[in-house]
Amino acid sequence: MDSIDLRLIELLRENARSSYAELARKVGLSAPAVHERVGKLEAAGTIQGYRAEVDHEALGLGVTALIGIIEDSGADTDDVLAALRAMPEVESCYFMAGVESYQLTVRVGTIAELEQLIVRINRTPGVASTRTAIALSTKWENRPQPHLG
Amino acid sequence: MDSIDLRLIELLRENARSSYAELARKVGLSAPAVHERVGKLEAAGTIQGYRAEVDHEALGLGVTALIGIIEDSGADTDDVLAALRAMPEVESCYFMAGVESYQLTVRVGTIAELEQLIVRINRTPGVASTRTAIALSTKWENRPQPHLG
DNA sequence: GGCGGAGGTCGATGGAGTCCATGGTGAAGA
DNA sequence: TCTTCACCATGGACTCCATCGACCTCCGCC
Repeated sequence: MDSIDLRLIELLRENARSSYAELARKVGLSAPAVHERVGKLEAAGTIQGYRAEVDHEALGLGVTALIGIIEDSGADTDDVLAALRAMPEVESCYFMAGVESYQLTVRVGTIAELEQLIVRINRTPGVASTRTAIALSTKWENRPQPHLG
Repeated sequence: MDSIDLRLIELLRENARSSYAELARKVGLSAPAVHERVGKLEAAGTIQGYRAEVDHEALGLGVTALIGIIEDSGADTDDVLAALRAMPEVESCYFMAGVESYQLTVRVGTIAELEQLIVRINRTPGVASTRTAIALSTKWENRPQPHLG
């Protein structure tokens, strides 16, 4: 993990579809060298995958909300997590410090669907209560953080 | 925007580095046809970009936190936004319904850096107060939502 | 000094990306 | 019903890329 690796990661965070040849030109190595470095970063888990960023609104998922979850005192955390994972609307899930054990980012098409989702989460065994905040607009998301080193 | 477009988007959300030939095989079209469809999805803004997903911990950004911001009554929203955008640690920013105008996802290396970041945000003109919750662990993030149609 | 390994370049080749001409299909209008 | 038009898939051709093997270089270590 040297500065060239960091540069490659930065380039791939900006455009994951860059060709190896293009990456090679930008970091000043040959294409096979870049290929091997990227392969090792993937194998090490430093690069976990490559995702297309989409306009959720254009795909009918225009409603974004953040949901905090307070667990029952006797809740089985694994069961709650499994139930949440089974809901495709739940895009991200963090286990938090504080009263609310989980913080979710969810995406649905309509407010009615959001209501149904909240009801479903509240009905999940182990969930004591939820707190939902609706995003009126997304200023930016998943902005790649430039490397300082 | 038909079912093949949706399938292409789904495939690219799973692996943005798939070759056009591979995509073509999976959707049952020729590579040039896929190339043109993807190009149009990009031009229309439906596909906004391609990002490598990284292990933030491996890159020295192991601390994730969610920060809610309450604005001053007389705050200039654009100024606040510009100040937040200038902070590279702020990965995502939503404009919210509710008391807290903004909800941020931030990533830093250490708790000390988080503290400094919070101080900096609180000092920003227009920001009345903040509320920070630290993520102890990330269960999952940016999970691509399968298309139902 | 000699050895071994990590990681680089170079060259070759098979396959992918991409442009273009062609032909088929579906909708709108006479 | 027939025509026309627009759109899109196909298949071929050409360029460029991905990827493999061979060899080279630099270091650290015996």
